[in-house]
Amino acid sequence: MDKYEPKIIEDRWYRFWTDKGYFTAEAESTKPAFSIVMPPPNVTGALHMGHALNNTLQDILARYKRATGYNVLWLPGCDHAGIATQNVVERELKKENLKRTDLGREKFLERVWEWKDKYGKTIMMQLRKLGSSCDWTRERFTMDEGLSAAVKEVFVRLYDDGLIYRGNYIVNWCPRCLTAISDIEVTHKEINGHFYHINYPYADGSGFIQVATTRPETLLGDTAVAVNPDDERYKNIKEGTMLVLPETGRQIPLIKDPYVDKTFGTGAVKITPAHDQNDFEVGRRHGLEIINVMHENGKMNEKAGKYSGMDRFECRKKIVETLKEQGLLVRIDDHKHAVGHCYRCDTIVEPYVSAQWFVKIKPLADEAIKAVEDGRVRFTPDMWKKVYFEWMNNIKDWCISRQLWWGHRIPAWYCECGETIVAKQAPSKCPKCGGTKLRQDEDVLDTWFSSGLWPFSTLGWPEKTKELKTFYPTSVLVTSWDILFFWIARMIMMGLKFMGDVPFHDVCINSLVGDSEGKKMSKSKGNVVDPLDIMEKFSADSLRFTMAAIETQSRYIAFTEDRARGYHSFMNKVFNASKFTIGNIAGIKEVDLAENYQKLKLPEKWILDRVNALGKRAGESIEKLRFSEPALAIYDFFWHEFCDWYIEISKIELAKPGDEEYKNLVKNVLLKVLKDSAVIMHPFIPFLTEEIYQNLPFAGRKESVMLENWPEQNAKFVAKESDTKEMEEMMKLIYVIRNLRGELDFSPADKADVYIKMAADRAHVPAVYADVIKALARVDRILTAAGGSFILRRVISTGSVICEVGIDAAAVKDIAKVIAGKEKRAAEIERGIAAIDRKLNDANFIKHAMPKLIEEERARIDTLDAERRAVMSLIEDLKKV
RNA sequence: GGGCGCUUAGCUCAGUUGGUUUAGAGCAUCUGCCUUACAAGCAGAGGGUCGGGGGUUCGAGCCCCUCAGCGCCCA
Repeated sequence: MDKYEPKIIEDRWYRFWTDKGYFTAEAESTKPAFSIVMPPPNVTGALHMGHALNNTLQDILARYKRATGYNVLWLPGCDHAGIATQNVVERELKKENLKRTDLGREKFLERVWEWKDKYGKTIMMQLRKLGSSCDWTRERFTMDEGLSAAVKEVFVRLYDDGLIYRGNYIVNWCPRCLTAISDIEVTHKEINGHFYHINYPYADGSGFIQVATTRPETLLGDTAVAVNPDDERYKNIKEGTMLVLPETGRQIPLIKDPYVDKTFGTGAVKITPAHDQNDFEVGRRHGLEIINVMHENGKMNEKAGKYSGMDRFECRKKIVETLKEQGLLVRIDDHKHAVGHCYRCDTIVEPYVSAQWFVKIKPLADEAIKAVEDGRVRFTPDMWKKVYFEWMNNIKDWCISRQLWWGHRIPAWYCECGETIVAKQAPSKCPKCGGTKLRQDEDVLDTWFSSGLWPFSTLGWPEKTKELKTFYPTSVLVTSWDILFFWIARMIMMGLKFMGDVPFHDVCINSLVGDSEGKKMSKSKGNVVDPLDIMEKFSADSLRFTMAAIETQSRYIAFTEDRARGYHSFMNKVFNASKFTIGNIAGIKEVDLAENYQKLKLPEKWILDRVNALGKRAGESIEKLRFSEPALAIYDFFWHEFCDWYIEISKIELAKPGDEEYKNLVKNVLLKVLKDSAVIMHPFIPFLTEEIYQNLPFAGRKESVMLENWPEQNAKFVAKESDTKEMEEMMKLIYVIRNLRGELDFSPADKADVYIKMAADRAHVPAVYADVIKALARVDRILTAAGGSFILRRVISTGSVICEVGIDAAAVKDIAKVIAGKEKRAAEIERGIAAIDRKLNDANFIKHAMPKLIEEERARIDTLDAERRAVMSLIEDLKKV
């Protein structure tokens, strides 16, 4: 160990762990099971900050659970990401001037598989770099044979149960991706559009009815105009009155439907069942004709007459011009409204009538709601269950067919006779007519349909595997809230339906990683931070520790390189402290510290108590799925307790001549503290802690820190309260001397003579800890009498003055500055005393507050009062100098 | 329109069931130090009327109401 060089360390240990098979779960074990399925990244993906965060958290849980005696399965894998992957490959083809249709389905799929094999592993390699301890022997892909079988099984069973149906409905259609998408794949954005007011003439020539629309191009597909039946303005116009549809000359009826909002616009709306969700419903109620005026690519079709072949937005412009010429356009208002966009490619979605497959979701949702209500599935933070309920209670049927080639092909066949056969295997003949001319449905399933099965399909379902028995339900799902509906909700529904049990007990919702301002990272904004860059610049351990430290359960967390740099410094600190420790415990003779506990002095007892407490605290926090809490506790302990205090004290002890036995005890303490720290820190910073562990000189060392048990809570190492207090008092004494030095402008280079007078019951302290005080407070001599120019300060602990400290002020440069500082302090104390006085003089407080609290307040006021007297006399002293 | 959040130091955020006077941390800032594990460091310091207002309570950053601003989700 020389200098902290993370690259060397990190490359070495990951290989070691995988070679040893430490990440491999046991299919059956006497140990309790702990399992996590990794949210499968897309095969198109590269590691981004979200993955870095998400996988760091999962790895912390996995490593912590291994250390606490669990048989841990962390199952990794990829998602085929239908639309995204198909898009990428189509773009590749475009470079060769080819379209997927040029290749045909089979050839095209070969290309996608090639692509998947080539690039699909990228992110998995990057996860290794991050240190992820997932069980690579059980890696899965949503289109693996087994998982595909699960998809078919689920489809067929849902169909047989009447929970899957096919029909002509209006769906969200992406004219660029050329496929239907589900409701939640549509993102609504506020758009500054227009409200076009158009006159539709009555067929009898008696005038016009004015309708308003944001999409005039769809009028070509209008099959009615609707008003509210209660609308006084249209009371005299009979339902069924015919109107002439502009541009087409078609006659359409006026209908009355309560769906129409009287207060909005003119109260009359054009009805286009083929191109509007609401109009579709109205059309069904009134038996209206559905006229589709567009091709699937968003261009107008032959039904659009002279506009045929025109893009829908081009058509809008042209039709408005024409209406204007014809005098039918009344006016155009500016109008802000929400417009649906494809969440994948941002194209404006077209409501489009087509034959699609749907999941009848309500019966599944009802069970899934119950599972969260009764606590079988818990959310952390708990708040997310509200969002879950909100969506689940208003859920709509799920459109699962996609007009893509890449994905799980729908296991449905159509016979010439009109029969539909849904089966796991291709049927040889039609069970109804016996015909053999069967045609499989061309479409594939929504990717989330297969992702929804992930917690059990990856474990071998529908086969009854040992893994399924051991690891289902999984323990925790760690994922981010942006896929709460897409994925989490659907896994709960599917798990309950097919496994009869929830897919996981806990859902740990992690934040989304934003930029320094907390804004979402996106390529277009140019604020994307690449985790590989951060690992390159600092280390995987630094990145991991940063991720844990900033994960505070808010929606977005801000990532800044400064923060990572800060934790990189911590890695350096950990390395160097370990280097010091390991270098100084050479020649150690191992002893049982518990047996020798009575021989230990205060600092040794104190640090053993602190590391003991850290193990408990960090463990409890991790159990509660909190991550910044244990990370910060670790940071604080290691740096500010172990390094700042104990290592410094141990130096003094080890440098003392003689008493080899005690030195050896100190070495044992250093070893134990460093070893326990390494085990506790290991889930967060696995590489560095393994490096440290491997260099620790002790007999019982295991092959890897990964095989160590989480430090046992040993009651023998819990310090007596009086011991802790004495240690804290000594630290306070040193702190006061340092503080006084600072105030008096003593250079750290100058050693001061310090006067110390302890209270009678602590008279032993200056002598016993003289060398500690001298070293840590940079003191030359400890005097027992103060001269006239000494500036005195009382050290107060739990309400009483335990000692008086003084430094000779003869050499102080700027007395006035020091006095001003003290006067400020005095004023602060006055305020504090006044505040407590108010409390203690309040009869109500005395009456209601817990007696213990009143006592504490009294003690506090005594403390403050003593300090006030000390400060005042100090000011007097200073004025005399 | 319905719902869910957020607002604490210059910046990014902690603050667990309301109870430590003077509300914490990291970064940034200022002062002084190369004290042989670490200058990726050490020792100090300054900096906030906890978004505004009202209420409950002996006691509110925390609970309730209300207003303002910001963000997200759903329609």
